[in-house]
Amino acid sequence: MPRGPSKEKRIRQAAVRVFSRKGFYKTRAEEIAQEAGVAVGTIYNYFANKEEILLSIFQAEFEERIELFRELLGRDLSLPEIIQRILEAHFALLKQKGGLARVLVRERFNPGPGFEERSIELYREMIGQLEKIISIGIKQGVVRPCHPRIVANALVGVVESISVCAMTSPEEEIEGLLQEAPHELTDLIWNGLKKGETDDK
Amino acid sequence: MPRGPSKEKRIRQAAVRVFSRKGFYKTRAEEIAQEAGVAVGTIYNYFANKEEILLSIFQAEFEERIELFRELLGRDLSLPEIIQRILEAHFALLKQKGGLARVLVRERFNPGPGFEERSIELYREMIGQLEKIISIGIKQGVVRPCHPRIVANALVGVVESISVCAMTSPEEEIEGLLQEAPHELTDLIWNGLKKGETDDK
DNA sequence: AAAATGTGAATGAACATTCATTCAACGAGG
DNA sequence: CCTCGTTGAATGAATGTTCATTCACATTTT
Repeated sequence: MPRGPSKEKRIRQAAVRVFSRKGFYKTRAEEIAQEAGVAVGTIYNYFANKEEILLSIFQAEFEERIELFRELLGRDLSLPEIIQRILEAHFALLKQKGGLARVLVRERFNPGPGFEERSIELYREMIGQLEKIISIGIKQGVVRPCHPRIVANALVGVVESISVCAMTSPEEEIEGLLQEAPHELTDLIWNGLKKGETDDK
Repeated sequence: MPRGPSKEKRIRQAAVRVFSRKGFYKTRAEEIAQEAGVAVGTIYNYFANKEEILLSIFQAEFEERIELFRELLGRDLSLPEIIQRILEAHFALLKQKGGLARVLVRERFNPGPGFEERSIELYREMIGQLEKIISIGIKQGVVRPCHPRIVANALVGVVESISVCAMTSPEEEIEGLLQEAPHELTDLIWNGLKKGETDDK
C-alpha cells in the first residue's frame, strides 16, 4: 500500500495544482489524472464529474474556515485578536498552499450547474459567522455601530486582497508583502487609515 | 441607419448580459449573437474570438477607472473624499450595470491565452494609481504610515466586496444594502472598526 | 474466486470558428 | 429617373476539433 493521503485526496490535491495553473475550464480531466499519477477513469471512481472535484475543494476549505470562525467565537478573544487570527490563518494558507488560494479566488463564483448556488451557500454561511462576531463586538461596545453584513463582506474582501496582491505582484516581492500583510491589514481594519494621536498597541 | 450604439458596442453589451448570466465559459457564441440580434458570423467581423470580447469589456471598464483615479488625483481633494468618490462610483456602476460588475468580479482572473497577463496588467495599473493616492496621503500627514501596495489592494477588496455582497444577498435586500454601503465602507476605511470617542464628520 | 479497484481507448456531444453566399446601398452611365 | 455593376457587411450551415465521460477489460485485494 502506498504511503500518503487517500487516493481521493491525492486526486483533489492534484486538481488544485492544475486548476491553479490553468483555471477550471482550461483543465482537462487527463491532466488531473496525470498530475495525480492515476488513469482518467480512476477520477470518476471518486468524483461524479469535474465540477464535483472543484466543489469538494471548496467544501473542504470553507468548512475549515467556518470551523475556525466558530472556534474563535467560542474562546473569548477580543475582536481585534479575532481579526488578527483570521488574517494570520489566511496568510498561512497562502504561504503553504498558494495554489489553493489562487483557485479559491478565481473560481469563487464559477457558474455551473448547482455550483454557484452551493458555493454561495457556503460563502453566506461564512459571512453569517462573521456577522455574528461583529454584532457581538458592537454589543460589547468595542465596535462602533455598523451594518454587520456589509462590514463582514468587506472584511472578507480585505482578507482576499492578500491573495490578490500576491497573485499580481512579482515573485520576488511576494515574500515581503506576506510578511507585512497581516498587521498592516489588522491596523487598517482596526484603526482605519486616519492618522490618529496614538495607537493603542 | 439604425439608432443606438455601434454594432461593436451592441455586441459587447449583449456579451456582458450573457456572461453575467452564465459565465464566460458557459456562454456560446450563438447566444451572444442572439442577444445582440445579429448572426454568429457578425461577431467575428468585430472580434477575433470570444476572449477578445471579454478583454474588450475589461479594457473599457478598467480604463474608465484608471481615468477616474487620475482625475480624482488631479483635483486636490482630501483622501477621505477621494475614497468616498471611488466607492460612490462603484456603487453607481453596480446600480446601473449590475451585470457588468458581476462579470468583472467573476472573470477577473480568468486564465486564457494572454488574457490573464493583460488583465493583471490593467489591474496593476489601477493599483498603481491608488498607491500614489495613498502615498500622497501619507506625505500630507493625513494617513498613518502604511504599506501602500497592501493597502491599495485592500481598498480594492473593500470596493469589490460591495459587488460580492450584492451578488450573494437575496434580491429584496440589495437595494437597502447598496444604500448603506458607501458610507459604511468609507467609515470602515477611514475610522476603522474601533469604537472611538468622536467622529470627525 | 469474488469483490473491489484501476485502466485508457473509444464514444459522441458540444461548440468555436470559417467562408461561400446573399443582398442592401451606392453611384456612374445612360 | 432608372439600370446595373460594385462593394462589403451580414449571414448561418458546415466543419473539425476538443474533451468529458463511459465501460469492457485487467489487476489487485480480500
